[in-house]
Amino acid sequence: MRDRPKYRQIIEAAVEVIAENGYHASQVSKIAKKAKVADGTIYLYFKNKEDILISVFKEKMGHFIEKTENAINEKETASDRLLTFIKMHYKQLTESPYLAIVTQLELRQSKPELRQEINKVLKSYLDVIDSIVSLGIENGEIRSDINPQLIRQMIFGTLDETVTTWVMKSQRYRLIDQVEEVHRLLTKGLFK
Amino acid sequence: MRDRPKYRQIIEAAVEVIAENGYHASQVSKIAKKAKVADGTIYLYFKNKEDILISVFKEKMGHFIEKTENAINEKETASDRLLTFIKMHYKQLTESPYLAIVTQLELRQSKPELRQEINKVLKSYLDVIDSIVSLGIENGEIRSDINPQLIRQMIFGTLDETVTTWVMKSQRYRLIDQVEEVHRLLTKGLFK
Amino acid sequence: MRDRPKYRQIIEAAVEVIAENGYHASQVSKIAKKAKVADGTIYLYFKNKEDILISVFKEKMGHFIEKTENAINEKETASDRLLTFIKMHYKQLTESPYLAIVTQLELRQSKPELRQEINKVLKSYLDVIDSIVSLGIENGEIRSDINPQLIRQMIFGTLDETVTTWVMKSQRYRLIDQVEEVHRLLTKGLFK
Amino acid sequence: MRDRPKYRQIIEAAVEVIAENGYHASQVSKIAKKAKVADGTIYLYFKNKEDILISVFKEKMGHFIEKTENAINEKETASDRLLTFIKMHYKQLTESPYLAIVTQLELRQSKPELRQEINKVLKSYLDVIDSIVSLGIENGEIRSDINPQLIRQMIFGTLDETVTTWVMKSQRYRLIDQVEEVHRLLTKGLFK
DNA sequence: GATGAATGAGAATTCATTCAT
DNA sequence: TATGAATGAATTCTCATTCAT
Repeated sequence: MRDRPKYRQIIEAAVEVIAENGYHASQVSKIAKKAKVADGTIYLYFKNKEDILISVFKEKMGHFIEKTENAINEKETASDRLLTFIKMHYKQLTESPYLAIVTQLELRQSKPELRQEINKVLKSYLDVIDSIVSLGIENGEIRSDINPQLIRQMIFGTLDETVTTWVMKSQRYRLIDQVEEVHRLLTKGLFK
Repeated sequence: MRDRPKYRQIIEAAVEVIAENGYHASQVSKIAKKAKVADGTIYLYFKNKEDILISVFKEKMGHFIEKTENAINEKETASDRLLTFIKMHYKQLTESPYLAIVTQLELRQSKPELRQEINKVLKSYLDVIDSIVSLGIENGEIRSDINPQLIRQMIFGTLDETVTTWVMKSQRYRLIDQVEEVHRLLTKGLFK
Repeated sequence: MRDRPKYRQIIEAAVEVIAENGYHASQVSKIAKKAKVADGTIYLYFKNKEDILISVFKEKMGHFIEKTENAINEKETASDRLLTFIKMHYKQLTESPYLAIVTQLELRQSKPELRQEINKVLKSYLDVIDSIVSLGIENGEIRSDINPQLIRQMIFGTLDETVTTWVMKSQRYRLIDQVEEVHRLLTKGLFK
Repeated sequence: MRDRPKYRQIIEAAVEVIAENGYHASQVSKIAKKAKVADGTIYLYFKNKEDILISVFKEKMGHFIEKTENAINEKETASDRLLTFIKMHYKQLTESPYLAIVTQLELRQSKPELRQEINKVLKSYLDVIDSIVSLGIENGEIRSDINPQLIRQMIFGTLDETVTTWVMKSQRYRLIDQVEEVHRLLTKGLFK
């Protein structure tokens, strides 16, 4: 299923159409047209319109997470892993500008069922951050006087906000240039 | 206009209805009903449905920002101001749980016109953070080897993510208890 | 509600459109057009398309039954009541040819919820027949060696079939001319 | 054609599926699945969906009528033939409960082309009744002061209504037990 | 100002039918 | 013959917005 050509076409078309128009303004017929399939064909591969969005996210984030994990596992220290994580986060979203728009804007919908599904996927990504934090605490790199959850929230929140700002500014600068600075900021804090 | 009773009723009803159902599932008629006015009356006070959302945000954020600014101005150092900022952010969202839901979830709309308006309002809030950062850099509290924009993004991103997590966990713990920890984390960083 | 003009218009339009096209081929928009209201207006008065059909039946059968009961109650004997019943049945369906088509053909749908509602209404009509049979058995006119339910089924089945035949033959003869003959047939049987 | 295995499979599957879901809710794909053939195969044997319904009826009623005629022809008098007719009608529908549902509910379709075809088949069945009535009139058993068509309508209408009632009551009693009573009722009438 | 009945554009989804394999 | 993936026409219903009262 996942590797049937029409499935791929629809997924790719959906990312683009949603990035361009927003989820609510993305008619199924528009996605079908861009994917060069008939409207009805969409429903052979997806339960309904929502399912398209969820599937897009699962598909894309799946790769995303996998690559990130692989890259991280090559590093020893929590510091290096965090640096790699930031790099991968920025790199991958830079390479898929449509995906960036979808994740930063479209997925923040609050329709409960939708959020739940999305959070499930997001969870695995947050788990990756948690693993870095755990490692850091164990080997003494990261301070242990702060709730690790909070640390993870700062890391993710910061990356997320920097990407959103970048998307909102029409991706006019290079995210990747900020890697070192963000890493320093997160690890050392904003105070001298 | 802003202080005519029906206007207030509609704004308050809108916050609740949107928090409960999400923006897209919040029919104008539902808001009218909760506000105890006729459907048509809404259109005497608001241009269209979008205008309701924007107005809600402007109204609420207006107060929000004003109070925050007042509280901050009583403090001398950037450190104290940041602490106060965090405290106010958590306090106010805790006091208006409906508003918290609306800001964390519903405002992540991607409809271009909508976002633009929302960002305008958000801008003044981010300006407050910027003013704290500027002060800190001037008086030497905050490191000057990092882009101040990035610092602001970390601060806002972290607060935003912690609130979103709290909203997603159905507000089952007290945000306010995290103030000190978050302040320490932001200022000193996650490394020992 | 029931006597608001638009409600009436829709009901009348529905009878005609359904009689002409059959229920499944009667698009809501077609009914709206004939009723000279907007499509959406239909939904202010009816829950959904099915509700239109049920309401048409309830409305029409309501009158139908009422008139029949009134006419019957003026007669003393079961024989006279039966004669009147046959007369009324034929007369009313003759006067509302559209209704005849709808009752004989369209209502024989088997969608469970639909049938259930229709049967509820039909029940009151069958009750009228039962009351005639009961009277006849009590006062000795009608034979008591046969299950009264069966008698009712014969009476209704016969009338129903004669009307269906008439509808199928495009109502080319006068139903009312058969009243006496049908009455004789039912009461005396087909044998000499 | 008629005796190719796939044809039979489809016919049998169709009867069941239509009885269970009603004609309109019986998707061709559902019938194909139950018949264990591909969707497209259906169209090698039937012109379209309507053709399935008509064919089901023709097939089933063909047997039905044939058996009924054979049974009747063994009897001498109109009375005996009528008794046999009633018996066969009830017996066969009791033995094929799915068919009973289809004939009593699903064939009451109003789509003109459909009805026309169905009526053609039904005609031969009604002809059987007519032949009984003719015989009865000829040999003096049946009264000649009543239009024979009307007699046939009473007979068929009564049987039809009794079967419909039985189907509607979920076939919870035995039709066959009513044979004698119905025969007496039809021949002698409801009056003493 | 206030009402709420009426409007009608708009969109997701279904499913009979086709046709390349 | 047989398959079943693909098609796309067709239709119900929703809901923001208007406007006569």
